[in-house]
Amino acid sequence: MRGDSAARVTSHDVAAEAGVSQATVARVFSAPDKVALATRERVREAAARLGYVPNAIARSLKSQRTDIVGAVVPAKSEYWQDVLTALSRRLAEQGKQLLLFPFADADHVEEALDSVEQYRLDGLVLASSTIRPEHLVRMMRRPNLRAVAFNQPAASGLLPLVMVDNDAGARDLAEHVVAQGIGTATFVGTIASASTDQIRYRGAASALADHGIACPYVEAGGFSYDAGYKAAALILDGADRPDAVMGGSDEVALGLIDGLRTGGLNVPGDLLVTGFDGLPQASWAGYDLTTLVQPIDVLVDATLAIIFDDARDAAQPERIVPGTLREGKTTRRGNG
Amino acid sequence: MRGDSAARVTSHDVAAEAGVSQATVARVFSAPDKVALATRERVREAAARLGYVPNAIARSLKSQRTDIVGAVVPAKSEYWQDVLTALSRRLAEQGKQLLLFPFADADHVEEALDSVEQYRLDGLVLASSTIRPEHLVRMMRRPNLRAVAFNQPAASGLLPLVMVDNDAGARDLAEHVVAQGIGTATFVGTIASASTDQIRYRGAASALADHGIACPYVEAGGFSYDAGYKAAALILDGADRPDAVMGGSDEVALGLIDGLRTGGLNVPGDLLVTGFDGLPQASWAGYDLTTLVQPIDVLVDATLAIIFDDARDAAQPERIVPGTLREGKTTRRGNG
DNA sequence: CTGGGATGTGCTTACGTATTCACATCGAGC
DNA sequence: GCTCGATGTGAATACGTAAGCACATCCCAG
Repeated sequence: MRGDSAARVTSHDVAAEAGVSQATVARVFSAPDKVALATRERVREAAARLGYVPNAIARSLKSQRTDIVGAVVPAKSEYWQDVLTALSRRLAEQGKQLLLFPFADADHVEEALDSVEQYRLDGLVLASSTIRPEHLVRMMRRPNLRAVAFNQPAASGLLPLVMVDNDAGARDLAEHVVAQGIGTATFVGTIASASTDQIRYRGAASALADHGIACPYVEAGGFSYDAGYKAAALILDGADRPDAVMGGSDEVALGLIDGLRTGGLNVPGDLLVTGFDGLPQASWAGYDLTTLVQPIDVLVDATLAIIFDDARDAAQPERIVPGTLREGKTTRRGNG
Repeated sequence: MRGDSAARVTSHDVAAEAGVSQATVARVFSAPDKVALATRERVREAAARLGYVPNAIARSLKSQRTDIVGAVVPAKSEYWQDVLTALSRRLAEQGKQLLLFPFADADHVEEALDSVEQYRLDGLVLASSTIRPEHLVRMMRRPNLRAVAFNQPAASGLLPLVMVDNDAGARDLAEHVVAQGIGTATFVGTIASASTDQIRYRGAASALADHGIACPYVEAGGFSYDAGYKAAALILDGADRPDAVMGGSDEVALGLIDGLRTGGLNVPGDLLVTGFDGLPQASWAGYDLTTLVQPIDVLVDATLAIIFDDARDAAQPERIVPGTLREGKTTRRGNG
């Protein structure tokens, strides 16, 4: 009778031990107010004695709710790590869990979606720009499943969408470097596969154009530090060196900085650099990158609100949240 | 009859549509070989027509297996992000999922364990040194749940354990800096709360002692970049500056480097620095840290082997895997 | 032509819980 | 003393699937 029984203990066992019915045991754990205090305590004691733990699987089957939210995100990205951390923390506060579907390439995304459907998740955070529209539509059709696109402007119109104001942020950064007195600038990103980079580039180019400054684009071919590092060579080899380089993301920008420095340039002495995202690493003293900090907690809260708010709001909400410019020393021309 | 029916579709519905029994539908999706080819195709077509997706919740209830592994890991750690990435990739290859339980403080760990029990996970990767032993014991008792301690030497004897050879790695690093001709060294870590740091410190100190070099210890008070950055001040303010500083982890070491450089020192010119873990960031050109690279894929495979290998091996296996020294420029005295 | 293994399918039950319905009990109001 | 509403509990059922068992069919060896 000691609590270490290895066998599986069910609510029936607890009911027998406490001398009540299974229904009462279930109520003690899901709606305690409906059970008399004395009974409740007797059941609780019996449960503790037997080592009973409610079975969430069975509960989900009955209640049609799993209390689990899935997240389909790129496997190797510093930015998404931060988002996931914030997301799972918030979910934990609500007694919910996060099921992770990281993907390396597009094939795996669709496998992940299969799993999402099978597990009957309550919600889904989609961060892949490589999901084909027909799969998105399939997701939308699942009963009890609310899918939200997170920082995926391409999903606009297909899915509820939450994202940072990429356009305004890029403009802010552009205005900032212009204020430092630059005459030429280059944008390094991955507009082929990242719809965020498209918006960021357009925003920056437009703001620079307002000041009569052209903004050529250099393709990094990826989102990683390495991609940025390699792209630095293109800047170094280029005919005329720009006064400023704007990275499509912090991760790329950090690679750019190291690449440029390795190539003998001084950042910010010879060249200003900006990023986008507000990664922790961007604040590291070795870089102290000027960047646009995304309010990740706000974005996450907005996402969960869409997933869980009973009010199934009108059609496809789109929440665009402003970011904050963080000025680091990579755009401070003084101490070159 | 089009596939976009929003209602929930079960194997019964598919059975009716295909003119077979529910059992046959179930077999088509779980053991296709047991169904005649013609029948199989008819069922598959019917399923596609109705938009049927097997319900993993119901399957888990019946089969007593969720195909989900949980991971209890610190929320804000670069190292664990890498581990999780590797872990979830491997799991995905086997058609299994990763349920994440990140924690910030000790309280949340126990909440997470409650969830683990409720969801009847197949396995659990434990990376918290702050879990109380009685909870570990509780976990061990769960039927169908295999818990593994990952790089948590403190769990030795309580749980199956997988970890890198911290002692040998620390000795390798110590020997390496000795070979660079140093005369004094300091270790910066967090031995109060990290049992890995204890082993690393002892290993390094012991190897240095073999060469007649003492190794004072400086408490960083945390595992983060910030902790390392602040600890650098203690080195800078210290009476006699060591020739080398060994960080308990890469993250701390990177903070140390930036802190020391901000304080006016040249790394490696004035001072050598080593880390431990082999983070991607440690390889960034701005740092190029000498460190001990953990073979994360090997560790992850060993962990999953313990969780899923039917052969319930003798009691508590302990797998200690060697790491690899990566020599970066932070210990290359030449180009100070 | 018959016996018997192989193959394919259906019937039935069990997994563990939440919830509806019915019923018993109790206290209060006339 | 009787009715009525409120409260607490039990019996029964449904959630959707997997799998044991029984049974029908078929093919081939004898």
